[in-house]
Amino acid sequence: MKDIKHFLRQNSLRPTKQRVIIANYLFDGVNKHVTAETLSNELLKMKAGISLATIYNTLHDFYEKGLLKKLMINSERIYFDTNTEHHHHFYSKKDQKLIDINADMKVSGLPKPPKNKKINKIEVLVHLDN
Amino acid sequence: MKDIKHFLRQNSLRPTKQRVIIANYLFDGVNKHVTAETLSNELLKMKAGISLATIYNTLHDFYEKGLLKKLMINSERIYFDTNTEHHHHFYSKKDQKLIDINADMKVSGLPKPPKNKKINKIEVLVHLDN
DNA sequence: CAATACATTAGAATCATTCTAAACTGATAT
DNA sequence: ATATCAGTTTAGAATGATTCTAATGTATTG
Ligand SMILES: [Mn+2]
Ligand SMILES: [Mn+2]
Ligand SMILES: [Zn+2]
Ligand SMILES: [Zn+2]
Repeated sequence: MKDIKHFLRQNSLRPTKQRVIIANYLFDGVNKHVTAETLSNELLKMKAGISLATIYNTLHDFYEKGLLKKLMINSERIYFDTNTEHHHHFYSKKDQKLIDINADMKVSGLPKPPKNKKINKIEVLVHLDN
Repeated sequence: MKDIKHFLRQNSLRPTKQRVIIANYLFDGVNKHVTAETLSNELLKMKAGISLATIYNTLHDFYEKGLLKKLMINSERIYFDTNTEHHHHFYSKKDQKLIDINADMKVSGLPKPPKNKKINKIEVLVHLDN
């Protein structure tokens, strides 16, 4: 992402100092899975102290513009995923880490959804032992 | 479940008044997905006021004895499942409801897990639209 | 450089869940 | 049966992730 400010403006987001820093980190070309807390820690490492309130606001703003996906995997925190394509995950509970599965996986044997309900998306989560 | 007290004893759980009431409700032969809150509401309907602390304790006790499965689907609450067989789910976010998929589903195209990691289990969650 | 709409922030509030510690009860031994 | 005691229940406090509030700061536009 060369011009983050332009990128934010394209997505109807004012390029504030904090959003530029966060977007630069998140959209550096390497897909990431972050929580508010892990993002806060990364920002502190790079000497950018941004309040937790702003981190939450920004993650949700980016999510609302479709720049992040929200993953509900763990009942104790929300993960945001910079890979917005439909994909699946390996999940290590021990490491509290997600790994993208970009392979084209197929699920067979799926029964019909209940009456009046439509399938929105199918999510495969592969739990790892260690 | 005819003899709940015996069932609880078999699972090294003292058949206290509260556990008997909760076990009678949960293990009546109809599989259920409950949260502490939905269970509390059901118990109130049947005039059994059991403290939330006990409800949480009991759900975790049953979970530890393998009588319930824990489902981490939603970052805002924990679901407990009386169906302890390996199975998948339809999930309606709108209704906050889970529906068992007992069909024998297959996932193909799964890549190898990362080095030194073993696959524990594969969970398929089918999100419903409405 | 205003004016103003939008963004940031510290701190309070919220809410599911867990913890604490005191009162209670089921199991066991006399 | 009764006493004993480990295990259980409970109210209420504590915790921790997230959201809210409302005061202050800033990007944008003219
Ligand atoms: Mn993620
Ligand atoms: Mn719950
Ligand atoms: Zn991902
Ligand atoms: Zn189920």
